[in-house]
Parts: sequence; C-alpha cells; structure tokens
Amino acid sequence: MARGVNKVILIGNLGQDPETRYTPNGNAVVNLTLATDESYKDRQTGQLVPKTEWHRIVMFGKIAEVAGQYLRKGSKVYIEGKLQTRKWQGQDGQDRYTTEIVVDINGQMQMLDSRGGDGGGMNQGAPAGRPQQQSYNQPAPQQQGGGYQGQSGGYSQQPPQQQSQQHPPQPSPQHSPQQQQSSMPEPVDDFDDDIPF
Amino acid sequence: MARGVNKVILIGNLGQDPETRYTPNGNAVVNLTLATDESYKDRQTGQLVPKTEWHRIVMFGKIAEVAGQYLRKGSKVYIEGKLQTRKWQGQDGQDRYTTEIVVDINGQMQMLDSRGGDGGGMNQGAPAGRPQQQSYNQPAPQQQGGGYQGQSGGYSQQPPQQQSQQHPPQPSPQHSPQQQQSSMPEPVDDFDDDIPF
Amino acid sequence: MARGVNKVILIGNLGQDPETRYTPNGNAVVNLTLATDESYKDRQTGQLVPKTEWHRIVMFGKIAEVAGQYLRKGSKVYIEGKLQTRKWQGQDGQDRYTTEIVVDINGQMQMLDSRGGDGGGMNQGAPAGRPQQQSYNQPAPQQQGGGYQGQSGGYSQQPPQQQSQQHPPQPSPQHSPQQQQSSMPEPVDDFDDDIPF
Amino acid sequence: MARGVNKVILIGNLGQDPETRYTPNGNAVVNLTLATDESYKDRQTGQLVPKTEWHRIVMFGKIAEVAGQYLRKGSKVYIEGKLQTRKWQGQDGQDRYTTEIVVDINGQMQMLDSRGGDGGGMNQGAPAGRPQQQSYNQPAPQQQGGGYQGQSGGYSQQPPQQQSQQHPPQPSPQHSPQQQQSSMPEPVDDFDDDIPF
DNA sequence: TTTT
DNA sequence: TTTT
Repeated sequence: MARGVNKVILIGNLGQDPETRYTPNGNAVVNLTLATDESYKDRQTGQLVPKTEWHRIVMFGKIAEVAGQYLRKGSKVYIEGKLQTRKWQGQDGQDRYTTEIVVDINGQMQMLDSRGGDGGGMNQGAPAGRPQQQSYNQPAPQQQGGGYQGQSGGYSQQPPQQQSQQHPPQPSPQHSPQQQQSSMPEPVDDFDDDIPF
Repeated sequence: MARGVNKVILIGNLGQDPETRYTPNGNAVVNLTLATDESYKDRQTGQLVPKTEWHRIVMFGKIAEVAGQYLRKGSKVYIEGKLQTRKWQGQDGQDRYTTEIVVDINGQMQMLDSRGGDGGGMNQGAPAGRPQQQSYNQPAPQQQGGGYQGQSGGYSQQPPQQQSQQHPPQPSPQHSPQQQQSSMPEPVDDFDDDIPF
Repeated sequence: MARGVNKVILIGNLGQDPETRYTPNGNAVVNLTLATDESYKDRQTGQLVPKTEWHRIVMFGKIAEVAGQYLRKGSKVYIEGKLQTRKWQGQDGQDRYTTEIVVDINGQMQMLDSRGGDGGGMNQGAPAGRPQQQSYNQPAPQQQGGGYQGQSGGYSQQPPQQQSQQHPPQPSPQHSPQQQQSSMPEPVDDFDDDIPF
Repeated sequence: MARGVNKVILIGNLGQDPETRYTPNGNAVVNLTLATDESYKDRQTGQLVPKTEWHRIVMFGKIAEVAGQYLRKGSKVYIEGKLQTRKWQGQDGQDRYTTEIVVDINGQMQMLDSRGGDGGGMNQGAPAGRPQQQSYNQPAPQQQGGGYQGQSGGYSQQPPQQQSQQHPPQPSPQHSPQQQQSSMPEPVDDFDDDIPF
C-alpha cells in the first residue's frame, strides 16, 4: 500500500553483465547498470552531443532470476520500478547516498533484444537457449522494507541448491554466519516455480 | 533525441517550499523535495511500517515558474520527468553523486491540491489566488546539456525583470511585489494562451 | 506474463458514482467513467477550447472494493491499468467494440481528494469515514482472460454476505440463481482463483 | 495545457505496414495497429493461453514521418501517447466510437528492432538505410484540435514537396531521390533559446 | 560500462 | 494483422 506514486520506466542497455547474489533464503538479488542515451545540441557549436545517463538497478524475486540468466552486457531491456535512495557510510565515515531503481514484485522487466544476443560474446556462462521477448511481472506483491543494504553483506554469490525443495541442512561452510542473521529483506518468498518458461 | 527511455512518474507532497533561482538569462530553476510514502509489512512483527522516500526534483522553464509560484510545503503534486545523476565535489575533495528528477520541457507537472492549500501556512509570499488543478507541459523542447551544476553558481535568487526586452539596470534594489507580478520570464515564444501558468 | 507493455496512466475526475457489481464468487467489479481535460487552441479563433476526454474504467479485486466504497462522482483519482478492447453485439446484431482501461491486480489506484469529498453530495450511501490519500496495489496477480463481457450477465448488484466466511446457502430470494451456483468458499482477498473472466 | 493526466505506454509489434497520409498543410499522419501480447492461465485447464490486444495508433508530426519511413509490419516499437475516443457514423447512421492512442508532440516513439528488419521483407518501399534505435520527441508542441476525423477526407496519400519552404510548383511528377533525402527526419532542430544548460 |  |  502506498500513499503516493513512485514509478520509473527505463529502456536502455546493460553496461555490464548482471551481478547476481542470493539472500540466505535463496532469493535472487540482481544488480544492473543501465544506460539511457540522449543527445542535446551544444549551444556554442550547434553540434549534437551524445550524453549517457547511467542507472543503478536492483531486482528481486523471479524477475531477478530471469535477468541474471538471460541478460548480458549490452542487452537492451525495458524496466519498470521505483526509486529508492539508500544511505551508506563511506570509508571516511561520512554518509553517502545512492539512488537505485528497485524492481520488485510490483515492477516489470522486458527483454528487448530480438535475437537475445549477449552483446559481449565472451560470456561463456550464458545459457544456450534464451527467450527473445518476454516480460515479467512478479507473481505476488511484497513490500520492500528498509533493510536492503545494497552490495553489502549477507548475500551469497552462490545460487541456492534446489530452493524449491526441502533438503537437509547444508553442511557447507560456504554458507556462513551471514545466513544466520536472517533479518535480511526477503522480497519474494512464494515462488511457485523456478523457471517461468 | 534519445536512444532509450528515461521516465519518472511521481505523486507526492513537498517537504519544503520550493527554492527558485534564475539563470543569467532569467530562466527559472526550481528545486523541490518530494515525499512518496509506502508501507511495508515488517517480517518480524507483522506490523505495517510506514516508509517515506524522498526525491530531489529540479524543474526548468515555465513549469519551474508555476511550481515556484503555486507550490508550497505540503502541496501534493504529480510530476513527470527523467532521472539524472550529477557529480559534484564534497568538501573533502571526493566525488559525490546526486540523483535528481529533472522536469524540463519534456516533463509534466500537475498540482493536485483541490484547494491549493500551502500545507504550511507560514508562507506569506504565497499568491492570493492559485489554480486548483492544472497540468503543464512545456511549450517547446529543449535539450539539457551537461552544464547544470545543481545548487552551484551562476544563479540568481532574484527574478529577472523583463528578460525578453533590453532595458536599463533597475535602480530599485528591493524587489517589490509588483515586480513579482510583472517579471514573468518568457523564455519560449509560442505560447498559445494568455494564462501565465 | 506478457510479451509487450500495455500501460495506461490517468488522473481525472469521476463523471458518476462508481457502479459496483459482484461476480458469483463475490468479487467486486467496478465500472467508472473518468474525465481528463485538455485545452487546445482553435486554429481559427485562437481561443483556448476545453476538451474533455472520457475514459471507461473497469476495476477488479480489492481495488474495486475500495473504489466502490470511497470514490464518488467528482472524485479525483490516479489510475494505472491496461488497455483492453472488447467486442460486443449491438441490438442491430452488428459488432461493436469498446475500449476500457482495466485495473486489475497489476494496476494501481490512488485517491487524490485531499478531503475525500464526494463531489456530488447526494450519495447517502457514502461511508462515514474515508481515507484521504491511499494507493492500492492488488495483493496478488491474476490473469485476465478473454471472458469479461462488460455490463453483461452473471453479475449481481448486491454485495456478498460475509464473503470471507463460510456460510450456508442463502435462502433469500434476492439472490439470483447465478449466485446460488456460486457457493464456493471465498478466500479473503487475494484471489488468484475463480474469477470467470 | 491539461487538467489531468492521460498517458499510454505501449511496447508491441506492428500488425501491418503503417499507413501514411498528409494533411492539406503537408503534415504527416500515420495510422498503425500495434499488438501487445499477454498470457493468462486458463482456470479450467491450467494452460497458459496467449491473448493479443490490438491498439490503434495515430501519429502526427515528425514522429509520424519517421514511423512512416522506418516502421514496417512486424516492427517492434515503444510508444507513448494519450487516449482519445472519436465518434463517427456507421453506414447505418448510428454512432460508433473508436478509441485510439494519439502520439503527437507530447508523445514519444522509439524503434526497438536492433536490426531494423522490416519483419515482412516484401516492402519494396522501405528505405535502404534506417536507424536502429532512435527515440523521437516532437520538437514543438501542437494542439490537437477537434478536427482530425480519422480515416476520412482531407488527407492526401502523397507526401508534400518541401513543405517548409515557399516554392514554385514542382514540375516533376515523380518524387525524386533528392526529395526523399530532404525529407529525412531531423529529430532535433531548433533550440534557439538561451538557457545555458 | 552499454547502445547506434 | 504482429511477435515469441
């Protein structure tokens, strides 16, 4: 529920491959940088000057999974999300603020590459087959708490094992104490399947 | 011209009265802070927790003039603009980044207070009569170059006198109310109406 | 899931009180007409001519319930939905098409009257207390099939009794046959379930 | 000027080649049909059922010129416009209504085919070179009066010769390549004002 | 850092 | 009528 409207709509290209992390609960969190270009006319020279605007995107839930799997550096994508500015501490102890576009359960993502080309070519990790134009709305709404702390701790770079199945506790030491502190936001918990297509 | 889409849509309330400045050419530049509220459910307590997101808005052109005149702390407003992140230097010499929603010629603004109440009450500068619900599209496009440096120099806190005409320096050091009225900048030429907002 | 983007954003005023109906399962369906105004300059006279655009809105789910309860003729509202054109038969047997803005689980609604005034005054059915500015996202997504036939049959003008509880079949003759056959249990609000359209 | 917000955002594919007409003043008017797809889950079978929504688009001005030149059947495109319903008379003398998305000076269009392929291949009229991803905002506002009458009379299927200049009647009945060149879209043209940013 |  |  919201008193107000907070909506961002972007179409642009990824500057890098997406970075995928996982919450202790196995939910994907993806960070992207997206470029939108605009040209303006220089007043002195009359020349058209290209200007690129870079956007930081954070995706949660199923959209994040799809983005992590199918988007690559250079991919063109439509994104709908909301603005969120988070505060963090610089190494000098001073407050810094970073504004991101959060794409959660209420957001949308749509891949716009008609051929799904990864734009980079050197992404050996790219999946063999990929969808060409597909849009995702998350399956269930969720409120974003104040807990997300950007790139900071508590996230695993490893995908969860079979998140949708019951399985015995992981003995693996890779899953560290960070998992214990399960106060991390868990944007979407009720996925009903892993791969939507 | 743009290769991409960069659009922000907000409905929220002003945290403070707008700050109006003027370029050397007499064009208004207005800074706003806008709050959009959202509630999320705390996972531990199950309580609805209100969360306010603050947005920095920069307006140019006629929309800026209208906003500066009619919006006040607490005003509810619809805004359409684009995201822009600008770099600046902190006092420690380090780079900082601030993301703002730029409402220029391609943006839109709409006052949503059915009564135009200023929400604060102590804004003696508020004009007597104000429109109730009015939307503004800028009359002609304009490209935003890279030159805008936020709050920094080159801006005047005083509105220009009759910018579109050559005129001798104003002797009066005080800006009287009458001047306020008669100093409407008219940067764009093809207005199809006579209402100044 | 969508291959494409289909989004409508409107701010306007209701032309009439909302019409609420209920599906056999007790889910609210609300029809609205919304006016958005625009002025254009007549090319001959140079006069500003007001022009009102009327939009047909159909709301489903919890948003519909809220709209039916709190919106009245004249209410100002923000609506986000999608375009849908449905075909129907005129009395002359010919095909007609009506385009509506569908506000379902993926849509949004926000009341913008700072005072919630009903704008009409003669709506005795209006609830005593009403929210002032509140936005609604539906709690869970739902796919809109092709079956919705507008104003046509299968809908009841009467609200369901205690839709969130199990209850014995209603002996009341007020409840039409259609309602009788729909004695299914009614999970509270997040229906991803049995809406037949 | 508008009291209200009336905005439509679509991403979809053209069902046919665009139809271009010209007003007596030589302004291009383009009609498109755009498909947006959505899948919904059939309640009986649980199957995903594809559903296509068709949208009627009308474009004016420079955007229309670009669309007429570069879009083809199958082209994927982003469109931003406004809803407009116009009344017309059926052959039976009865009123009919058609809702269209109007893309005028305040609208936007962006071609999303990474390769500009025409999707049909048999469009011999397609220009040799075409932009790949380009977005257009109209360079100057224009009010849409009540005068547009859909497909009806007053429009020419022939493009104007040099509409922006006074010139003697063209002797050549054939539209030469040079003319083609000179009618190339020029998304950004005349920013002449003095805003220094 | 992307894209054309 | 498009697209995947």
